[in-house]
Amino acid sequence: MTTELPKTYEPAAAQTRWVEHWLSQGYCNADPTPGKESHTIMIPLPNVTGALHMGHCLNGTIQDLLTRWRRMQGREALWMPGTDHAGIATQAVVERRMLEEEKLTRHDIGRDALVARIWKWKDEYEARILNQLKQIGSSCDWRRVRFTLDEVCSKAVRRTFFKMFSDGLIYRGKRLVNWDTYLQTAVADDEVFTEDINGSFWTMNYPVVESVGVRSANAIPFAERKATMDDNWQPTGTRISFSTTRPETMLGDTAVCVHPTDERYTDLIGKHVMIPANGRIIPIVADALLADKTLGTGAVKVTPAHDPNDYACWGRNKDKMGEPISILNSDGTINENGGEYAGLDRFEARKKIVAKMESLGHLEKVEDRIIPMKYSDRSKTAIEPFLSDQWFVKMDTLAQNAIDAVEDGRVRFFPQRYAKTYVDWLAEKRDWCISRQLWWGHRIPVWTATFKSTDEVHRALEELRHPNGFTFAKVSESDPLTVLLCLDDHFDDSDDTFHMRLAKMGFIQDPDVLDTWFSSALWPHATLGWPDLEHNPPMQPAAGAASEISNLKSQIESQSENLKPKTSNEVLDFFYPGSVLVTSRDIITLWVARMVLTGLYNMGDVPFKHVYIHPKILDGLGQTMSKSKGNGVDPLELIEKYGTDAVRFTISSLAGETQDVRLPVGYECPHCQAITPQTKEHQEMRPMGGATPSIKCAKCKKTFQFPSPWFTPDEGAAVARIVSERFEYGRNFCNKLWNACRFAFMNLEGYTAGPVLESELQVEDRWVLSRLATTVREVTTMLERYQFDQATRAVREFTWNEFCDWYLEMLKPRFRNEVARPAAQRCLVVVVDTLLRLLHPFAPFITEELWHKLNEVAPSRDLEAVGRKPSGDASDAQVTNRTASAVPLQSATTESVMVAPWPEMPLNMIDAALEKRFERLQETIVAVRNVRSVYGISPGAPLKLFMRCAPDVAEQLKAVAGQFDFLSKTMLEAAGLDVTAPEGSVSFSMKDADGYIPVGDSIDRESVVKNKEKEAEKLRGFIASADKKLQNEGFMAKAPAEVVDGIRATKAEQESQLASIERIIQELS
RNA sequence: GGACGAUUAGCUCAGUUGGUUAGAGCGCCACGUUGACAUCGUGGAGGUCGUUGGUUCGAGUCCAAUAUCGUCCA
Repeated sequence: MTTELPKTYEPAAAQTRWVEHWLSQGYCNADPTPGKESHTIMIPLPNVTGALHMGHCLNGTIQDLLTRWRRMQGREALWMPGTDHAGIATQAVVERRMLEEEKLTRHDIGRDALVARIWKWKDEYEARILNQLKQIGSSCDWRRVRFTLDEVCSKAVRRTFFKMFSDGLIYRGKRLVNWDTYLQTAVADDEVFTEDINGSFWTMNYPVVESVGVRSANAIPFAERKATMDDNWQPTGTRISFSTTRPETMLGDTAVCVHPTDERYTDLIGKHVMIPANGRIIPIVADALLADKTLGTGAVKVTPAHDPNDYACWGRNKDKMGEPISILNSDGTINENGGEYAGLDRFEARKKIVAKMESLGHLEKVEDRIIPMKYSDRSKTAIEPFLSDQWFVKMDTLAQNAIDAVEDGRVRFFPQRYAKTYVDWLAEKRDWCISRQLWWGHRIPVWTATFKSTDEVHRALEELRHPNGFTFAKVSESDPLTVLLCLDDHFDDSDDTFHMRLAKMGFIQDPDVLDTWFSSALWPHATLGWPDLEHNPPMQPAAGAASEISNLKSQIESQSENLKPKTSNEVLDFFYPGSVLVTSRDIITLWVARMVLTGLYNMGDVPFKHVYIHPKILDGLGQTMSKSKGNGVDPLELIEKYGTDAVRFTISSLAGETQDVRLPVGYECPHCQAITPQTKEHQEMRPMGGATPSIKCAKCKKTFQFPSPWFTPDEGAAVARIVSERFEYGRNFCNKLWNACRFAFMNLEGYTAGPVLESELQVEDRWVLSRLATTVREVTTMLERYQFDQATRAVREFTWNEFCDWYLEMLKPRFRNEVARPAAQRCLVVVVDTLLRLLHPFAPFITEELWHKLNEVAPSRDLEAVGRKPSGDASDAQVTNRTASAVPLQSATTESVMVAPWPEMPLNMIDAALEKRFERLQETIVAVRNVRSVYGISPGAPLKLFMRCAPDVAEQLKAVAGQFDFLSKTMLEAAGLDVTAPEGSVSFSMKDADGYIPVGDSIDRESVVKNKEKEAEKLRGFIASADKKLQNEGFMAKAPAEVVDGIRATKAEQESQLASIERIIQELS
């Protein structure tokens, strides 16, 4: 039977075919299986905000590689898919779009309507993301898809909050946050970017005042001061100057601060000034951290409610200045603390205050200045530092437990150095601010009511004592009349009766939602159904199934699964804790640390044993790829261009221990597909009021436009896509593999399974099996160490440089020989079988395609009598029949390579001595080819080869004489000690042999001598350096014997090689 | 400011505990399409391993300083 493959591999068709096939066969599914070892990977949940990018592609490729590999090793391998609701990011995107398209804000449509819109967005993007994951070949268990806001995850969030609240780990407090006045929410530090703007720098002064009353100011508590002493403060005539970029904040000043050793002000410390804009009296304090003598006037105003540094200063000097004064409403207008400025926008207020200060004579000067201004990444509006009520988790014990887990090795980082990032961050034990002023997310399950008396509080607490203990109520620490009530996940939020009762008692639910990281911190156990310890988590009946039939099938399966009476959550028991988390280093603190912390808190065990931190993909200039830089490469476009396997193979070849990987990108000409490398200039090109920038293709001379953050290409214009030529690495490899298998299949006509006799086993068969066994071991070891680059390199080198370049070449003559063919076919089949299995996790589609062809051509392929030839001196000609040492070679004929066993080869198949002999053969052939190339002898011209060497070497060379003829069109005429250079021959020398090739008079003697001289010079250099070492007393005394011996041996080889070269030179000249 | 990392061929990167002549892919040069593959084959050129000092018999590898770049944290 012959199955001729097409000349090139067509990725697109194979990809569609096999994705559907795998899904319909349920190969990606994982279920609790007693007696089997589990392997669990939880996907780092992508945001539903947008499509997947290169980072996701890298991340997913590695997880799939690991999952497929472990599955083949016989583990019950679960790769849990899912997505993250990504609070602010998603809400902001939806809000922005709504504003652009309909001119509506969230306040126009209300909370429920906004949330409904975001759900719609989520549905769309979740489907898109999951589809993209499937496109890269991800073998996730699609029945188990989770979403952080779905019912299962919500219960986990609710229970965790409740537990922490009851345990006193959650509290409410004030915090200075980055406030987005447009979205009206706090945004995290990493959601803020800084840009330099042209601003003003005002220098103003406050008059120093003193009390003319009997009592001294310091003796009076601050709270009373303003009320009782206003009229008694009189200016002393001294003024204290300071500079500011935000004059309006003076409405909230609580002090003026100077350096304690600043001689200009030492006598003023402890005195007071008046804020002329509102007449308030504030103290002058000393603080070495805030004030800098060398900057400006040396004095600064302190506005703790609106500046992080000032807030820190307030923290150090609380006793001297009283509470921070917030002057802003959440929308950025001035609040009632601003007095006459209340209601004005902060920028409007700024103008008025500057004007007032000027009119009162307190404005000294205004300068233009570049000011670093913070903007919200979400709304692109200016950030205001803002003091607000937030919920916090106490990190003390939780963080310590998470540190311990890494320090005692329950969680291990790969590469190990990242453990430091994790431990250092947790060691700060800064409390975790978990509230966000958003509408999209898990609503904080706390209801608050304030009562008139402590009696009422007690009555309320009594009434709230729920029979089932699903609530926890406590009196607020800061206010004895306020009751905080937390409801856990047993509560049905749609239970109106209870909610009405709460409302009647005056309870109002906190409007905020939880930080997204709060729910993603629970991901490893929430997705497995925690806190339900009695039932397996529900599955998505239809998700991921490709056809209607399989839809139905999995629907029935999952229903019956769910209906089975359960007393325990087997899924959680079996798959927790996970095996490895694969992620990037920038979320070690945000996510990894928090997963460990909550895993320990809820489950009493770590969420995963290993954390593999993979590199980050940068562009050719070393910048992170992003849409906003215009240097992003779209994984789906790459897949379209190069094929999924090519992309995966290239990516895994990049994933090692280093931090980053550069991927130079270029614009693909839409006319001729030539690629123009992207430069900094391209990235920065802007229309500047003129035509849309374009690039002229160097090849076809036509121009094209390109994607850029600065402009949109013209309607209908030819637009280049951004690609990276690096992926040709993977594409070329796939092509090579494809054609090697194509060749193999073409030559398997008439193949029958059966034993191979020792005598039929050729040196190249033993060699390739030995090399394959070595490669299998190496790849397995490298995967265990998460060194994907090395694993990829090993498998590529074997495939290309050994299997294709040598083994397949050497099989060619045997295929033409009726007698030799069957054994050659059987050996080849075993190698291809093993190789496809070895490559499957790296390149799932092409290997599956080839596997099915192999199943057609060679449905049965066990190789039973392959014996390892005893290593040692026996020459290849004297093959002893040693059936006792025969080793059966496991091969596999499973329906899909995905479920075939991971290759394992007997250790004694590795034969170092044989490999060494084979290397000599390779060297000889390379040397002959070199002679051909250097002397300009055409590849087809037959040559004669004479080898001068020791008798054993001669025997070995004679045994493979046929290969000289075949691989280098050369007849081995003679080999042995008595061989001399024939008339008119060129020669080469190897470590233990010299070769002569008669070429007549056609050679250019002069250039040959020149060439040989160069070789000799190099050898002399090596010998000299060896001599230097051997004459060095220190070296001889201290270096280990084997190193010294090694140098001696090499030197001897080099000397003999040099001698023969010198002889050759002499003969020629 | 602190932590971590990078600096090796024109480009992108390997280089295991220090030890014989520092490697690969792409690109470059020359030659080559007789049935696996031009997304290919054969051969070749190309590197004072960022700089300076130190430890050592011996340093791309260890230590210190320095320069440049990157990431994270404050």
